[in-house]
Amino acid sequence: MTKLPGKTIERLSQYRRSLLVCVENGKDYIFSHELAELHHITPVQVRRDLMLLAYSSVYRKGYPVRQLIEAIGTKLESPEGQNVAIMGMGNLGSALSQYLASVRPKLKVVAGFDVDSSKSGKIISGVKCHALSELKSIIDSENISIGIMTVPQSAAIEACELLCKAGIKGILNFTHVSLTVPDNVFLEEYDMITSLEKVAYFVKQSEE
Amino acid sequence: MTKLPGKTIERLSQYRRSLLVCVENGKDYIFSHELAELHHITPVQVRRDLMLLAYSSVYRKGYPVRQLIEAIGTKLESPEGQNVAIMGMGNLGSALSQYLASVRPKLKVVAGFDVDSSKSGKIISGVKCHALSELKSIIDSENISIGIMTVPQSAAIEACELLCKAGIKGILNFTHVSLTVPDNVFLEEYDMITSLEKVAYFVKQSEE
DNA sequence: TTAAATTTGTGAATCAATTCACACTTTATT
DNA sequence: AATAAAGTGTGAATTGATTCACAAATTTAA
Repeated sequence: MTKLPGKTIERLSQYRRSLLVCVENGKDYIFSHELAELHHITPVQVRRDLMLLAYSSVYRKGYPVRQLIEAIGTKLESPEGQNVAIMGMGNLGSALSQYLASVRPKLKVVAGFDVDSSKSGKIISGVKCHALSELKSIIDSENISIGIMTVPQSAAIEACELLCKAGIKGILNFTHVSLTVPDNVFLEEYDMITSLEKVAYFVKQSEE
Repeated sequence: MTKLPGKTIERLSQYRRSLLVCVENGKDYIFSHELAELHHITPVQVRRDLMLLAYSSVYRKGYPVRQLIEAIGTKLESPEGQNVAIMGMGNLGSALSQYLASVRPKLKVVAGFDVDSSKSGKIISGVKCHALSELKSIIDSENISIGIMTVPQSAAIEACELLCKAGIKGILNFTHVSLTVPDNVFLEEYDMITSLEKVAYFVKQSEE
């Protein structure tokens, strides 16, 4: 299967969320320009992305919503699902567990880890919390392939190394520390402060 | 002043964080290839970005760290600072307040808002919380130009409209709802689930 | 059943971001 | 000094993402 560009993957994921809302509202078909408007992009962009799914619409009626959701799912997800661990069960980790629990059946948060050993054994936001010492064995036994880093800066590098050593395949890093991982681990970094500074910059610009 | 591309702004923000760490470690000069390595990009990319700052290095010694931090700050921030409001003081809102309080003196979180009126008047993660009915008056009196959306989906659209009507200039949206704002409001959207699905996709790919 | 109106899919063109390649400056070395 | 080594700054080339422009398909209307 050919590898889609990251940008396209991101948009497909977002289209899917909109499409799920369509289903709730009983909307069966959607035009490229409708989907485009929802996401503030051009209809051509939408069609280009859907082209890569090798998915064809019924002419003049738009894309059948359910089938499109299905097609996106096939591209994005593996049929068996993937298991996720959250490193750092503070506010951010808890927020993420809650979001994820609700709507992504193929991405299951099956374990949380925290240095604070008083959290061990407790269930926080629906996720069972463990001590770091158990990491390796739980990653193995629960078949966890993805780790989300929501620990404080000071703990970031160590937590990342633990994950890599435990054989994780992908890491999503919300820490403000730029991590380094082996080649066989996929790393996605996102920094909220950077986003906020970007907004601040463009607001400043618009005021000049 | 010329408008820099968003991508460059993001990287400058990240460089600055690394540079602040350098200062802590007593490092006075840094080469483009060092900064590049920290961020997993090429040295040319770093130099291109710094070029846009119209900032020149001392040959053969690298860039003077403190002056560079200064130069980036001048581009990114307005000298008077900018005030920020957080919409939705749940786990995510709290996490953000904490992060921001610590390290960005020019971006001050001065108010939080929540539908849950029992939070009104309380201080959560260092931020005073208010009822939504007070929004307009506080945005004005506190001179708030940026809003961060961390409310649940159901409340997103309404909260966004309130912000826009109150005259906000920029919005950072962590909601899973794609928002629509007037032309004069800068909108940055970030969806954590999308990022996670991206990681999941590339992990799946690497396993085939 | 013909013509007009929509909407899709896509080659080609454009625009944006990144990398290449190299001239230039400085420092270190002989 | 002259030569080598290390870094920077940047025009030109490349790569990647988006948009343009339009043919083909389908529905609606006359």
